[in-house]
Amino acid sequence: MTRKRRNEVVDAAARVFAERGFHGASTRNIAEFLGMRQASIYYYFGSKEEALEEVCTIGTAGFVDRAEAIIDKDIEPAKKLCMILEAHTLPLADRADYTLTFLNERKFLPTESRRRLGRMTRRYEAIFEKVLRDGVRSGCFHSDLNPKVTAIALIGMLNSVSLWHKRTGADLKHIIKIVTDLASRGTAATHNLE
Amino acid sequence: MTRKRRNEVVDAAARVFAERGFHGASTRNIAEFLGMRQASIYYYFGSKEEALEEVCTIGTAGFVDRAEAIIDKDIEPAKKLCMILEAHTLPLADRADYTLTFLNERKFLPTESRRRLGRMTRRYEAIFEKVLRDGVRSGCFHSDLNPKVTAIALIGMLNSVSLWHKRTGADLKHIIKIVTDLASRGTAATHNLE
Amino acid sequence: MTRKRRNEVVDAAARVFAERGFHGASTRNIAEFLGMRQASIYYYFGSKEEALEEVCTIGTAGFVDRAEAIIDKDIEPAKKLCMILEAHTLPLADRADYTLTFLNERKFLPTESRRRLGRMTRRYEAIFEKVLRDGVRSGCFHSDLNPKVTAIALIGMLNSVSLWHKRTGADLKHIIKIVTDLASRGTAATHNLE
Amino acid sequence: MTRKRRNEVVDAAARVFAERGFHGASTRNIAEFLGMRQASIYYYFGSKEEALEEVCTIGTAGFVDRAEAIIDKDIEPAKKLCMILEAHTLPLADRADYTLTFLNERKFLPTESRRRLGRMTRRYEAIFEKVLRDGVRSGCFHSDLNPKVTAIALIGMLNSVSLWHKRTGADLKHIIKIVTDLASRGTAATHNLE
DNA sequence: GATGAATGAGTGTTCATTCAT
DNA sequence: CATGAATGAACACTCATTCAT
Repeated sequence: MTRKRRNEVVDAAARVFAERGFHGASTRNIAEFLGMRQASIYYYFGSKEEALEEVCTIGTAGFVDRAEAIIDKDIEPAKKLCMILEAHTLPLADRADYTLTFLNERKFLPTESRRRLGRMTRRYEAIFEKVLRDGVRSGCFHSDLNPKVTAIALIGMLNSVSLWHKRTGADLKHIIKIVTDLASRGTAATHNLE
Repeated sequence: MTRKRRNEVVDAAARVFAERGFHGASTRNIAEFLGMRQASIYYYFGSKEEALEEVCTIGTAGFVDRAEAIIDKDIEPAKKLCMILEAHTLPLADRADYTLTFLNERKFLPTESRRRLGRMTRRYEAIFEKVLRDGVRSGCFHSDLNPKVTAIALIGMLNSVSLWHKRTGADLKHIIKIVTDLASRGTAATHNLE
Repeated sequence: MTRKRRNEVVDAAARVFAERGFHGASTRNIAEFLGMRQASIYYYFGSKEEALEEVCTIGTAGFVDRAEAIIDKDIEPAKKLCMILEAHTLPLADRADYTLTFLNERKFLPTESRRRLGRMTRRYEAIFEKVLRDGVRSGCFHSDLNPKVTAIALIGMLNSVSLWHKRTGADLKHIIKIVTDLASRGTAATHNLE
Repeated sequence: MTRKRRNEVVDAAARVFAERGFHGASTRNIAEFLGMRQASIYYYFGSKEEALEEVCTIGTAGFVDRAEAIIDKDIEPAKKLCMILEAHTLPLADRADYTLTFLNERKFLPTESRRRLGRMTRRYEAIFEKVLRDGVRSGCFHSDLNPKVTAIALIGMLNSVSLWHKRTGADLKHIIKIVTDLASRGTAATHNLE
């Protein structure tokens, strides 16, 4: 089984799962998308669930690593936050089917892999929180800011505009700028803005 | 058919759709939740799809009306925005199953009602945009702010923290405050903050 | 679900399992036998395996009880043996589909019920052994006779002639007589035969 | 295709058929047993059914020939019977997978080969009957003995103890002795036992 | 000799739905 | 109001088999 063909099959699964949801998607849908017969996709996957696992895993790949690489840098928190926000939107744009599937369908994963991805999600959120906390401490973020809730709020905001971008085809660079500006001003300590 | 019993059935449908998704939920699941047999829910609904329609309709009810009532008031845009944001989170908290179903499952609605709800959604977003635009014009919002994208961003942020609140049980009032502060500072014109 | 209809379905399952084996029989075969559609038999059974369990359980019902009732009687072992042999063949004749299915397909039962029926089988064999042992001790059975192996041999012999009887339609009373005579002489102590 | 490799494949088929039944066994099971891929066994066999045919044929091989060689000898019927009984159990012990498959799965053979093996079975039973009939006529077997039914009974008894021996690992020589004694006394004319 | 890739037919099972009661 | 009984359509998945390599 060539790596290339395999990837095509995973891709098709991601696409169909993203479009119709895990339970709304049939293996037949995936096969048809590939010009195969239904039975044939079982040459590449042991089960539909296994396909979901793989799609979700790919859908989360890199997020944590890239975010960690950024917080390890020796730059000020406000700048870090912008970089992390930007880094977050990239896969949402070019691997949208994977990340969308992860976001909406992960709840249908078998217990074990759902837990694994849950832990990863929490690690990711913790990185956001850390940047925010550091910024509050160093005085460059507003002192009232709640790191936990703000992290959730920012991630949710990014996901939602990224998905909207995918639907509408708006210029990604542009909207990243808009949203990071919004976030920067929202988190900034007042006196920094003068 | 008593109104009360009927409402219980809709409630059960909302709950089960929210938890398992439209296609992951079976009429049997709904019936079991009510202590009924599968066939019995057809006394209340013509079809599963019809149930989804009703749940989604309820899930969106009031959003537009309440938002419109707020923009009609004679108060400054910054205050209006806060009120709209706050109003948005209430049904997400106490009708979570309905709004969640609307947000995630509306794509499985039959064409017509999907379009109807789509129009309503766009009207709703337009209200957000209007407040933002008014605020930019009147100088109380930052002049670079893009009303369209910002509207999407704010709504996405609110949905995501509301859902997170539902999962974690955090104090709603508190997180509304945090998020509206974030949004206020993010949208505010710099000089207003001095 | 009426008891009667349910029994008809179990009967059909027994018949089809006996004829084609568990894995050679499809739920469609069972349904067709009943003039139903395939999906309908799932109203009566949760799964094909569950049907096998029920058929096998019925297939073994009564054997142990009847054999125990006989060994508790106050009669001599040689007579007891004849009665037990006779009792053994009756269900094999009039519930042939059930006992046949038990004999040939029990290995496909889920672990737990396979174990349960295995224990029952061993209890049954133990009854045969006890009669034989008592007879050896009281002198009416040949002293060289090995109770364990003889029990297995007799049961195997009975099963095989009963099944043959089913296939050929020979007179059951007659062949029971022949086989019990064979067994009686085979087990008897020499001097009893004079 | 070397004779040796081919035999290994037949052996694997026999083993898997014996263990899981013809319909419960997949070509994949057979291949895995050999450390091959599923497609590869088609180099040795045209079809799964063909494999069953070969296994069943081997499973019956020699029975008739050996039994015929024994009845042609010039010895008394009682002795002949013992020899035939003994001869019967040997392949059941050392070719158990083949004979087991023949006994339980022959009903799934295509019509023609099923008939062929059916004829062979009947010839085999006829040999048993002949020995019994000769023994009755010559006075060394009990006059009431029914050759047909007795033949079936003895063969069934032998099969069942042989299979039991295979399961339990009991000493074969020993149980052959026990069973032939049982059969000898069971068939013997009374006065021979004095 | 053996295998990777594919497939048509079929499997057990679930599902939304119907309808007489 | 509610249900028991049934069904057609679909589902995920397995299987025996093929064939180019």
